Amino acid sequence: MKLSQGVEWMLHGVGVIAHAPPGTSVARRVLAEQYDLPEAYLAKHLKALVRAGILTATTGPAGGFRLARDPADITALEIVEAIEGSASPFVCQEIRQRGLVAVPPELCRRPCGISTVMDRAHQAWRESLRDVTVVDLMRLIPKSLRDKLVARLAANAR
Amino acid sequence: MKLSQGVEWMLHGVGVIAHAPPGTSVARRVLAEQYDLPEAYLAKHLKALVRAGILTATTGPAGGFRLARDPADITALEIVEAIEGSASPFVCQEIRQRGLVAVPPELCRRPCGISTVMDRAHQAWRESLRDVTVVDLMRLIPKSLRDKLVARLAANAR
DNA sequence: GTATCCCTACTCGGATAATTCTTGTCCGAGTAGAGGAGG
DNA sequence: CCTCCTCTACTCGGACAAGAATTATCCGAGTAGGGATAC
Repeated sequence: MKLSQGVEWMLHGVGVIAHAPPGTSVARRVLAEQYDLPEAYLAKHLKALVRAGILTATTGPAGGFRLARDPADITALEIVEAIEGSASPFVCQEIRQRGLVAVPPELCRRPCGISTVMDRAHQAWRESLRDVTVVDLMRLIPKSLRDKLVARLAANAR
Repeated sequence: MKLSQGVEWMLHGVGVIAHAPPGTSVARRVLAEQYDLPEAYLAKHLKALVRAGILTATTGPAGGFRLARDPADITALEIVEAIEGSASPFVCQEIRQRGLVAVPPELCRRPCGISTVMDRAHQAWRESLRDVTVVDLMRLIPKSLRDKLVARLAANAR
């Protein structure tokens, strides 16, 4: 089980985008330089956040990405699932219905017990991430660097 | 993020092995037939459980696998981590220390805030799985099939 | 009848390919702003 | 001096390869029980 590194990039990245002065956007180039990330690949993940309705994209000069909603209304869970998909990492193959001592279909109306166990764990994971908002992510940037960051974003927005 | 299907196989499989009559082992061939799984690949996961100290293996005729400990002392978490590894699915690359507005090392004594958020979610996931024991897994097999299963295991143990 | 020895058949374990998913990259479509020309 | 038009440069978006992890497989090493043999 491995989480795409795009998750880390975007959790940091959204925290940066959220610091953009009102009315301005953050170009993916600026964001890539911020953390020294491959810009082309970063684009792939940014696109996913746009599709998920977390960011909005603007083209042309002074274009870029900005938050689509209030920072307090965007959770870390949304960001993670925008990249990784919202499906459970555990996919029940219903192996109980196969083999020599197969469970007859009439006993399989309810989901497999093991699937239930794994899903419960997955929900616990989701709940934990749902409690974190973009506002919290913004606070994770050290106070001493915040001004420097905002100045940089303002400069690149023209 | 995708979980190896070996997790499903082994959660079911350990539940079956736990039903073996005392003093007997379950050969991997029997287990493979139980759910119609590729025997050779199944071996790989079984081996992992042996390394983790969850199962013990016996070679030769009437050999096979059995629980290394009391069913109540083995958790689903152990089984999952024996296969997937105990590392967190989120690996912090410390991108905060790279790029143009890099966080100076003296501010990085404590782990990255985003890493903390992800780890907290991972711990919630682990706690949920830690609450499930092999005894619980055994109960997931429908009562009406349990006798059939035990009879089959006894027959194959010679 | 009993004990011993050998032998066969069955078991697991590690080393080895095929496939799928993640990662990484490129170039094209579209747009908004800047600059110049005309009124 | 103001307005309009054109043009350029910058933006994102989707299609296209490389690498890594998972999936799948084979064959060899070792062992324990069973059978035959000798006593």
